[in-house]
Amino acid sequence: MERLRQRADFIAVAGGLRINGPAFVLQSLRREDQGPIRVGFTVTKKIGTATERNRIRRRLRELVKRTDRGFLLPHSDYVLVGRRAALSRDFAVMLGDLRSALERLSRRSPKPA
RNA sequence: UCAGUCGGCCGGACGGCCGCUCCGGCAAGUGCCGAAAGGCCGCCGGGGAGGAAAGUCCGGGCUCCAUCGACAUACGGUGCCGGAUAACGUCCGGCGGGGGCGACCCCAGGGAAAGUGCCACAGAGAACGAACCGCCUCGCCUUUCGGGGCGCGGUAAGGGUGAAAAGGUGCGGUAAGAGCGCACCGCGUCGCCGGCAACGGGGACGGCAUGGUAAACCCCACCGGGAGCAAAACCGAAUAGGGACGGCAUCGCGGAUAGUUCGCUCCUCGGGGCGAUAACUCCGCAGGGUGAUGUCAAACCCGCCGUCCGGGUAGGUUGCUCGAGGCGCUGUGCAAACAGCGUCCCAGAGGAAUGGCCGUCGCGCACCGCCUCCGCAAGGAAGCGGUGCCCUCCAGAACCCGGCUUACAGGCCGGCUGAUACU
Repeated sequence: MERLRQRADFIAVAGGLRINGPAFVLQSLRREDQGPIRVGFTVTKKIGTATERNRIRRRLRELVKRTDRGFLLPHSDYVLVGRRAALSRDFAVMLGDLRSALERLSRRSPKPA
């Protein structure tokens, strides 16, 4: 699993499917290549100060790390957009949020050809 | 002990599990991603946010802008004196003014007798020095003989207005008054003494002439070229712009040279010699362009269209952390600081690492119980134990230093001042 870094990739994923949650918004896009799963994080400036944005990004990163790789589709890009609730929401509850969001996403996404 | 003031420091600790990033070492396949540049993948060891990393307000280093110059103008900044410093609007030590019983704190602290402007309201009057009321002499009229009215003058003592009223206080003086005279204070001028200086002390003279405002214009002195690591250098896709070739167009003037081309000639067939030739080379002059502006100096640059090669964007790499560096000791200095010696290497990300989850402890707060003391009581204080909450403030390096400013739960240490108590 790799980290998403290029601006162009983020813009591409923003055009894909999206699931809203209380602590984050999950965006996803299936790429037409054989590359690895890539995950990116977005926390905009209006969310809070630099310290708060750092904490949100770290907690979101930890969520992805703790989630079973089987929930993620191969050759896909994911972007987690942080919300302010991610600062204080119970970690175990957020873990459940991410899992159910990924399940909903895999039901909605078209089956690979 | 309480109240205050100044300075310095800390701003959770330990452990478990799972990670991130950089450096060093070892290992590594001809592995994976990418067109390329380049990046990624294993194991071991080590490093990994702050007191403000913040605001981006000053000062530098560094980089580029034309080699960054000179003079002037404009603009901006600074503004008591001396010192520290790479530099500063910073710091230290003084001076002056103001506040506080005091320790101590505060000050945008040059020039208002160069000029211009402004000074609302109130008030007679707010500046080429002012008579509203009042006070006083004199003249005239009047009188109930106390005085009253009118007029020419004198007057800044009193009233009133104001933030501010033309030096202040006192005595003398006078018709009433007045620096009119005198004393003290203030102000000004000129010597003297102390101090590097800001300034302080004291003397003589002047008889008051100079209202305030320069965070109003302005004057004076000093300082400042601009942009910034998204600087900049290197490597490099796609699409628009430069060199070679071909064509078209134009010759600013003068000069030099001959790689090129042409002619003649020699020859060992590689080439050589002589002459000519510049719309392509070089130089000078002229023109135009290139800093905020002007002048000067110096430098650089100078048509259009088709085919082959070099620069720039996306991207990548470097810049990127050893530095006006930290700590300790010694010396100099009142101090800021400087010097010498020793010692240490201490974050380097780039959609942005330095963390996530949990436990124990600690701190703080609340409640309950026990016990001691004070109190008639309600209750209060200290200690011990338990439970719960909060499990920590402001805040996240973005090229690097020196400052300033602003934000900050809680806590520790030291100096000094005042009050109270005790010895």
